Amino acid sequence: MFVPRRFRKRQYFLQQGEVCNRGGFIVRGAMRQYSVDEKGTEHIAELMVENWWIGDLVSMFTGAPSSFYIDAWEDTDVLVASVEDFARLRSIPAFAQMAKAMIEGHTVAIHHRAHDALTLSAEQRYEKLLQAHPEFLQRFPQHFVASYLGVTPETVSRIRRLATRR
Amino acid sequence: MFVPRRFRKRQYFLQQGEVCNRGGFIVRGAMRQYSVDEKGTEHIAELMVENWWIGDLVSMFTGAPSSFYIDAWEDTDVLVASVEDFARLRSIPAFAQMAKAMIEGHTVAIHHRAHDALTLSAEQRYEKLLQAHPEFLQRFPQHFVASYLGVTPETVSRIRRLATRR
DNA sequence: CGGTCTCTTGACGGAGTTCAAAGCTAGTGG
DNA sequence: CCACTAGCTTTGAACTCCGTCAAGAGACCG
Repeated sequence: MFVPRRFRKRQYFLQQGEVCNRGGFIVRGAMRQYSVDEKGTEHIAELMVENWWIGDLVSMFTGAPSSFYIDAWEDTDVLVASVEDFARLRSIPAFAQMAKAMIEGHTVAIHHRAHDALTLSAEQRYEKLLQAHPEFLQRFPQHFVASYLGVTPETVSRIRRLATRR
Repeated sequence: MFVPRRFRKRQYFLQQGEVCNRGGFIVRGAMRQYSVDEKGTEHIAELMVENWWIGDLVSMFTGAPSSFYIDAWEDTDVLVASVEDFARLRSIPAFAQMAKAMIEGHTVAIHHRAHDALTLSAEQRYEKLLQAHPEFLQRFPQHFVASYLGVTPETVSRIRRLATRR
């Protein structure tokens, strides 16, 4: 039920306004999930690499059009399945268990993201990301990371300058 | 399996460091969920009133000690059940369906909370809260709302001054 | 009454943004 | 193979938003 698909750099997996009716698993590559506000500014919600699940859970759960784009930053191999097939596969206990773990892990992660955004400084968030996902800074341009942290590229540049001189 | 319990003002439903092994449904009253950082500052993660589910999903999912307190702000009536009983009740299809809707609704809400925290100004977050939950400002002190929004009480006071004079 | 809690207001400071300019790097086409 | 361009990063200066600190005014309650 999972179909291998290749997404070339900048190719969309999902576009804002579409209902997200499929999910995927990244085998190789790197992607990003982002929204665009009324001023045209991109806000990166998630950066994703190998072994990550992709898709907009909010759109899947509510059935509402997604407010996000998901596209490839590197050429990326993804295993894709429809939400209907996901539902069918849940009759397999091992798959149901894995799906449960995936959703729960996602929920835990987003809780931390919300809490960190509300309580930590830009520098603290940067340091935490450096601990958790140092590879992001190699694979994505710095202004993606800045947007992911909710700050400007200039701010990340200045944080790095201070951090390396210590 | 749900046991009615009365929580008096300031009484704890959950304390930081405990594993959260039960959930509850607020029948009447108002509660808050918050963490305390190393400096002793409280950070309110959630404000909850009638018809809200309470509990720390992160601790339930991971089995790790909770980083939150949950206590009553008003005298509150809660229907309480253990996580084991929740699991048993899921054999009832209608209950399983409701539980699923509850978790999904929670996931959607926390996504919006994270996105708003990273992309909106203090004033925009305040206005959004005013739209979504105007009753919070009646039932909770203003500095609770401030902490929930991730700002200081002084900032909420100034936002209100500007907003009312328009 | 006299505490304690809450909200407001002002002055000041700091973290982060905005705007502009310049340097750097990698991909692309002639 | 080189030159050129486009995207990325850095840096500086001015500015804005919000936090901190301090003081005072109400409101509530024993």
